[in-house]
Amino acid sequence: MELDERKLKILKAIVRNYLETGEPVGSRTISKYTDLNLSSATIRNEMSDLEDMGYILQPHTSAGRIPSDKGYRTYVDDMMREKADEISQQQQEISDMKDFLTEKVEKVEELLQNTAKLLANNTNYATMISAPRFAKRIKFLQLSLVDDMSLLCVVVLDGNIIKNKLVKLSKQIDAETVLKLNILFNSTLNGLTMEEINLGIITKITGQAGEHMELVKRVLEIIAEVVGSDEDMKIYTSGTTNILKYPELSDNNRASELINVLEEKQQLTSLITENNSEENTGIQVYIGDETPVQNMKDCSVVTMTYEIEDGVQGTIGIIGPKRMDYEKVVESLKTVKGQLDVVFKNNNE
Amino acid sequence: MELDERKLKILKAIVRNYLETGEPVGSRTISKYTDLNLSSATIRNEMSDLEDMGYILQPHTSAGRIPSDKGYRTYVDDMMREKADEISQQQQEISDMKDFLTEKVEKVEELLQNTAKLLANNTNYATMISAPRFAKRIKFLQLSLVDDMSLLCVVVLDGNIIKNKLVKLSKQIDAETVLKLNILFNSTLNGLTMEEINLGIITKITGQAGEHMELVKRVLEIIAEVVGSDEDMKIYTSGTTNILKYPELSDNNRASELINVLEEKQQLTSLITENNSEENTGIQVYIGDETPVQNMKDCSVVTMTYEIEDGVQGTIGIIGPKRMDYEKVVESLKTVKGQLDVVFKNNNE
DNA sequence: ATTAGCACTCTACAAGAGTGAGTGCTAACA
DNA sequence: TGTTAGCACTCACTCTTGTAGAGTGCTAAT
Repeated sequence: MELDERKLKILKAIVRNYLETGEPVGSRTISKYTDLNLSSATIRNEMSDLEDMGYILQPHTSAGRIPSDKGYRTYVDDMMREKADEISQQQQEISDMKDFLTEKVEKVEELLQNTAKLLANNTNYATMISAPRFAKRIKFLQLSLVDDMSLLCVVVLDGNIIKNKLVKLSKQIDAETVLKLNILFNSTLNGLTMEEINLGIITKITGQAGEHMELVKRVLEIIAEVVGSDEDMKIYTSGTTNILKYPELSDNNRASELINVLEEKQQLTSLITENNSEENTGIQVYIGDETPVQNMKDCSVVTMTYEIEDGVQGTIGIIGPKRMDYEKVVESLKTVKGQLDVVFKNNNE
Repeated sequence: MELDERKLKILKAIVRNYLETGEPVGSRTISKYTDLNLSSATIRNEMSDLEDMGYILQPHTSAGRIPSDKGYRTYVDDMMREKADEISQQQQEISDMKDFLTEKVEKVEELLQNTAKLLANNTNYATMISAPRFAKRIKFLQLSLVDDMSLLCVVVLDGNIIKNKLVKLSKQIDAETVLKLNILFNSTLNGLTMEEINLGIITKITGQAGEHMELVKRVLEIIAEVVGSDEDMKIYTSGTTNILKYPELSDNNRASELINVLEEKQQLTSLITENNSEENTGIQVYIGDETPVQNMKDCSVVTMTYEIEDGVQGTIGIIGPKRMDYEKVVESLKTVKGQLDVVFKNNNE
């Protein structure tokens, strides 16, 4: 059996109706709803076929049909193909996002948090956004003496990410030494990524350190620690309680598990790292079992990567019920992506 | 009518029983439960009195009684008085907290987050913890040239809180100027709090700035912004989904509102700032309507301030149903407070 | 002052009946 | 051969009814 034109139309009608109502949809509904003039009986036959083919399923005998994961998938794929480069009218609906986003962007963190919140309010789903992952190339390094026994170590990375740490000294050093160390570090390390700091460079530095070898080693450790820390792998979530708005998710204690996942943020990293969408849009839709996160088997997740410069990218994700409004979600994500690009590029100019 | 010994005993029995079961408690239960040997009929009479006096109430006719806010209040006050300085056996139950907390404390943020998580797991309530509010005295200040057109401004505050911001320059300056500015700023500003930087000091600095007055003004603004930002008013929450474990809170959509409040963290500040417990313990119990947060009228909140040095303090809070296990919560808070003190003092030594 | 007994109230739970939405099948139809 | 109308059947949902149980308030006896 094959998924011909008419079957596809019926399937789409079923999915669309179910997205709206959340109720199983029956043959009579479709018979009236669609433009193809067919009686409910004919629809019933087709639906029976669609069920055999695995696109829809019945919660119980004598109930309407709901889309299966496979059904959602074909719907989404089809929808994505159609809308590929079309500029939606919904763009306008969320274009006020622009004003909101571009206004006083001082802290990236704040911006991301606001974005997550805005998206959540706009879509009524839970949202997450990961801070951009920078290449971690050292741009500048500064050691300074805060008081007799503490050395402040500040590292500026590409993308103007600033990290710092205070080091307690075991023995006193003077200002002149600090100056020399600053020159030493900057002349050898600037422009390098963490991976490029190999044994050769390390021995070169420690060789020139003279009596302060211990301290130099210590500072190198600090740099590694500070730069390597996954603090910038930070994830912001918002609208987690939107989950509770959808009965099929708020049941039992699955809802609490879901919210927990969003709160812990730990498992969400898999959504970021696993983004292997080949398409140019950077959008990926996970439906039900497709999601890499365990407790989201009853959800759909739409992720999109935004990119600031080459290699500097982050991920936005929307988590909702399987019957989420895919079209709106995708449009919203695209708009936000555009705005983020604008903001960040202005900021980096 | 007066709350005599016997009435108090009965009230306590009612509260205690209700804390355990969450069900309205009837006269017969009390008659068997307590040591005072009274028939259920007598208890009924007393309960009727207690209801008139406003300590307990009936959800509906022919149901048992549940404590009113006033009833909880007397119970808590009484309990607090008794347990004032007693070392509880529960101390031991959560003493493993110590190992957990003291182990690798590199980031204060992480420590606080872990503490919140630990407390939430331990008590099965939602928890919040605010980062300590430091005095904001400037300890050290460092300007450095990252590249031709960007100046890095790092401020170290008392308590070794480090803030930074990158400034885009409008015109190029040389290394020597930066050095001079560093000396200027450090010699005038170090040791001052934000409040102490008055007009006199500002004019003094700008006067000495010469041709770089614009830049100096800019840096002063940055300092004010960076130091004044309430980023350190950060609040960490955990176990918000524990709310859903208590039917009286997970009803309707109040639960979602509650979780929202905890997620937004905005309104929680009132719990921190309003802490005016006169007692030495620093513990404050808000029952129902007493809480300053709107959406927590159906909850009880227990807060405690921890202090690291003079004036450097933060707040821990536990949010649960009115029928929370007050004794356990108070004990847990005390233990955590102790541990935090130990950790922070070791860290600051 | 305390208690035993009784009538009354209200909730929670279960069983049963009715309703409606929806299906599957069969036979008629173009 | 594809489409449609009609009919019997299924199942969830809702409303009603009955019942058991817990608890109270009141009264009379101790």
